[in-house]
Amino acid sequence: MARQAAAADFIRSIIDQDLASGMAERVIVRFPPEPNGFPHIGHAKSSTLNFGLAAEYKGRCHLRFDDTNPATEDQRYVDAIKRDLQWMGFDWGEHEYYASDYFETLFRWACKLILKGLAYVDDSPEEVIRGMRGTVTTPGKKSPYRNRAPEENLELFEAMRAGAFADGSRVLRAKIDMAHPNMKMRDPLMYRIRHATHYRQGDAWCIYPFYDWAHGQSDAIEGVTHSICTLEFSTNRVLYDWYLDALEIAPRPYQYEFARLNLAYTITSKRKLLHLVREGIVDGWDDPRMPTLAGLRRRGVRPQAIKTFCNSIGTTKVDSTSDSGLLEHCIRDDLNHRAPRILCVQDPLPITLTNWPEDRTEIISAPYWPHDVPRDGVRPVPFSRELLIERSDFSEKPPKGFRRLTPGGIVRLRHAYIIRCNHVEKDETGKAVRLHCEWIEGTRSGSKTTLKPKGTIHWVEAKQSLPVIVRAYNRLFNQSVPGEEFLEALNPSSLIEYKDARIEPSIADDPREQRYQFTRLGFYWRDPEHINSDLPVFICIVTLRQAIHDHPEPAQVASKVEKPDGVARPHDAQLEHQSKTATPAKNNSKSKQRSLTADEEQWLKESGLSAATGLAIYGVPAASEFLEAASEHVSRVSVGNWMANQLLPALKGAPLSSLPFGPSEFAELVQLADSGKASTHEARAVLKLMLASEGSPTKLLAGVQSSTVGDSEILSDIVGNVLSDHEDRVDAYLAGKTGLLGFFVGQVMRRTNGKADPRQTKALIEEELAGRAT
RNA sequence: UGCCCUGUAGCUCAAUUGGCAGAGCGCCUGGCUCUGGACCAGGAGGUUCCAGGUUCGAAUCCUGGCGGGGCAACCA
Repeated sequence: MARQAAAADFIRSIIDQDLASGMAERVIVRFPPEPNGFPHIGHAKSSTLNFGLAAEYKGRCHLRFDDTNPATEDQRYVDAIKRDLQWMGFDWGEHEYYASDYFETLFRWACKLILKGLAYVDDSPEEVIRGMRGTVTTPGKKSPYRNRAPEENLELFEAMRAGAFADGSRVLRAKIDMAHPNMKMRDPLMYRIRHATHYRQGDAWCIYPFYDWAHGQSDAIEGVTHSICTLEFSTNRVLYDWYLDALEIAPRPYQYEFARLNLAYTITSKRKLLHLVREGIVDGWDDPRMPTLAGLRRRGVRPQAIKTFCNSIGTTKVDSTSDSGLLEHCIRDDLNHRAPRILCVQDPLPITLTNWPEDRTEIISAPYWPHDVPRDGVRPVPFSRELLIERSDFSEKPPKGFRRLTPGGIVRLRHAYIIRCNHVEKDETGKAVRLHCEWIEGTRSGSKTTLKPKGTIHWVEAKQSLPVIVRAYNRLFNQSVPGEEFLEALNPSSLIEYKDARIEPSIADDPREQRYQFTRLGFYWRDPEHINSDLPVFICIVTLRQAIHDHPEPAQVASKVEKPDGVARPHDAQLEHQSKTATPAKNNSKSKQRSLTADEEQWLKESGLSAATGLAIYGVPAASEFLEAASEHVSRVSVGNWMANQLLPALKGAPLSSLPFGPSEFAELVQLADSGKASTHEARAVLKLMLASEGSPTKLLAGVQSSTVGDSEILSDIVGNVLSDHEDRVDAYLAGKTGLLGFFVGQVMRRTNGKADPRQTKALIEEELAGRAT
């Protein structure tokens, strides 16, 4: 199912092409986490993509730990990553790899580049190297060590490995181009000296490769075909290619980039998440508010919901921020048919049924599932004189549309009776402490009654219900995109604890990892971290959509909240408007045209071409000569248009001199189009043929036209067929939707494989439709 | 200010490669219902970033402009 949802995104299209062209025989991808933190929902997107690709194309996905930095990496994170990926249901078989296992190969390959004169040891201090790199707009400067002899470089590099030098005293750099417009190509660093203990390699190494040097080569070692990473690495791709080319590795992997996941009102930066953990702002990596997979798992989210979410947001190159509401929808959808409904009151308000006998307890057999979930099962629920209802289900002064209990009003108790509230008992502050209600006989669930309460509320029996703690969560941040000052955006009431909650007694016999829907509230389960506590602790996995019982945020923090009145219930986590589509200065946009140089202006004037056409031609080598030569017998404007819009784009940057034809043949083609001897469509087809082979335009046109539907009787047959096949649209057209004309023309073009003359077709259709109008 | 990526409904994405601009989520209305859920039916919501050009026809091709993101770690 989810597979089908994952339609052909740009990556799948590339893979399809590569498979079809034989560029790749099979699909080998990899998921390459660095073991320096816990995986989060963003890693879920990436791993769902990669492991999904492997499954769809019957290839494989390697798990490779990108562990080239001994300072931050740890076995603990390796374990966490493996555990979480397994939980997600991903299987990498025996293909578990570590970049650190490739250190020896990488070293050898680096020596190879040194001997080819493509890498050198630089003795410059860190700051000097940085200073000489230049800026994005200014070129860098060459290091004085840049031209060391390969033999000397090799000797030094081996000494680096042997531990002869101090940390930071030397680096190995690739020798590329210090003036390259892409800064990643300005003699990038390949190795640094770090006398540090690596969590896997111990003290075997004191030089460590950088990402760019390690990654592509690791891909190559593993035979990866498609190396899929996130957008921020797109500038690294040129370097990725350079290393592989320099090493002359074949067949080699190729890198493709997609947009990482951003989720509104949360963060997916390992650095920032680590900060929350270290500072104790959250209760560890698996705090249920964390976007980590460990946090989601503890929260009670099932991996299938995460996968559905990841597939439904798609894979593109557009940097976007997903609405957390979509994730929540996937979680609800996943749980709806698998979580039995039970009753739990989070914030109890006692009620007494004054007309119910004190010693009478009725055991109600209540179904676990609502009518629309085709599952069976019931549990006993005690009902007596003393009950508890949700405090927010009662209102003395009900707002408009309130469908719950009010003084004098009636309401249905879920699975039980209709009651009426007769009296409100209050404390000295005016707060309701107990409702005196009457039970209405004969209104038990399932029995016929003429009473029509406006709503149904949940409840529990006062004495037999079980005390529990319920923890509910609001979003961790108050800003949709927390940014660098994320600590200031923290939501002070992201955790709401209900200490006096009461739950129906049936749960005592249930498995502790059972997930429930608390009727009218949301989906819940027991916190796995407190699974054996005497007082059960329940976690809210996700609220119901438009749940009435939001988890309130204390009033005193309201002023700190972005939208003071906005109770942050997860489902209204709509993004506030982002000025993303803003295109200002709409009205006076005419003045926005680029100012032309004097030369350009002069040329444009002389050529008589429009600016758009002229600028496409101006500056292309030999183009204006070509234009002049071709314009001898045809209108210059026509030639210009054909050049700018058809010829030059088809050339894709190749020089005009590479054309198999000259200006006069081109002029002949333009002439055919101008004179009407060839339709635009035909002329384009001729151009295509001219680019691919020899032959005069007129001759080629004859070939094209021989298969043209020139016969007007045949054409009107086809027109008739199209119209009768789309009667509904004909009606719509006649009703005024004249834009449909293009659709009809298109249909005819399609049926004739583009061989009908569009003008003639259009005229025929209009004529035909005019006939039908009367 | 250089290079790379990128602009389609409130959000996330489609659009058979130039031929009716659609889906899911969200929102609204109605139906059903003993959950303000789910489900069913319907609806609103678009200058396809803007301006030109080519074309019978442009979200799609061409030119120019504007907006958003990334790149100057001995991080990945």
